Amino acid sequence: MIMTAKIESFVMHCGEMGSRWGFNRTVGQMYGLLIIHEQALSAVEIAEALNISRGNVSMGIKELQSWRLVSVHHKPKDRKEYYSPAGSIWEMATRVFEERRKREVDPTLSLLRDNLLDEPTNDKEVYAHQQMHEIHDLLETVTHWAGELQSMNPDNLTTLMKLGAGVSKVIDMKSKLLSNNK
Amino acid sequence: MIMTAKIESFVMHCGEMGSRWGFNRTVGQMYGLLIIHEQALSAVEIAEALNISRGNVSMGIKELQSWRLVSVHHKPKDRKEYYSPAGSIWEMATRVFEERRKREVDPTLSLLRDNLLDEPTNDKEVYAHQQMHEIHDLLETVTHWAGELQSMNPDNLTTLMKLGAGVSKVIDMKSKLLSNNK
DNA sequence: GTATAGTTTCAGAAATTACTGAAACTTCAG
DNA sequence: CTGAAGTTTCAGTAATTTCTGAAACTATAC
Repeated sequence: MIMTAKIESFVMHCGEMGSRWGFNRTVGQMYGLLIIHEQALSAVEIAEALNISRGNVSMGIKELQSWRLVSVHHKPKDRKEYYSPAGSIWEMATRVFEERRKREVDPTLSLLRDNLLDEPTNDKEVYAHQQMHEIHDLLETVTHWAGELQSMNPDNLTTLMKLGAGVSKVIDMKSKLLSNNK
Repeated sequence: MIMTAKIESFVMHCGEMGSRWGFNRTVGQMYGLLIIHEQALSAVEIAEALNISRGNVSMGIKELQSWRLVSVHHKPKDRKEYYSPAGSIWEMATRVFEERRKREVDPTLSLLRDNLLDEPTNDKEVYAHQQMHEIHDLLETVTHWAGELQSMNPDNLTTLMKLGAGVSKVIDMKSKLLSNNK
């Protein structure tokens, strides 16, 4: 048997949270199971561990692949496919983050850009235009920043996070140094 | 009539995105409508603009209130309640962010903390323990950092975002300064 | 080729989630 | 107190999403 009580509680929790994280219950459970289980698992093993149909596993794997969250392995002398989580815990977090940005923010940014192209024609639209503009700029800034953070090397990123609010002191320091150079 | 074509496209988009942002279609539309419309709207006006039932509006308003995203107004000589978005665009973003953290991350952190309390009893659990530990630490760090960013004053935050990846240079600079002091 | 071991697909069923509208409730003015 | 103007609730229904399982497909060994 694959699951002990504690492992099961984690896997079921992933299921309950699944929909909040952007996928559905079974996909959440599947991913939880893969993360918590050291050995890669075959589709049949997943189906048995979670009591779901073989077809459902297949669809779930496809979904996880679209998030770039699983990798596939083969064992010698065995035709089955074995699945395990793709990358480290850290990578998994950045991938979920990035994919969610694509799904949750990018479409909105593109709608806003389109809508902002033509000029407002009456009072209501002037206000609407203004609001959309503000949302657009905010999303752009945040998206851009998120991208840059992701491109930093993980060590610096960790330093930055550990620094926390202290970062504002560093910024102050920087602006003082710069103004001295004038 | 409340909506022009362009406003409608924005409102309907908010509806389609609603479920990805953490609420359902109608709640998304309602919030979009409130954001884009300068004057506060009554429940009946919302119901008519979106072609939904009065009861649905009431439930939607409750949902938006649980996210701290609407505020209620009264007009003199009028018993109706009028609704408008709570706070600036910036505040709305931080609220959605914060509420989502509460719903998406906090429950997991608490499950992990509980599970990590008792020691693993076999090989499978040793590995599971390790993984949960890693996820726990990552979520803690990120949550903590997000909290600190939110507590920074908006100007510094903007500077920080504009700085983007350039922040790693500032960090380098800081560590050089510190090591010179040794 | 054909038998075998596996994966994928997808129509229909099951489960979940959202919506309506009528009834219950609340508040206030007279 | 009564009635009018409003809000909320919730049982039942509608819409959407997810899941199953059988059939179709693919790849490999012999």
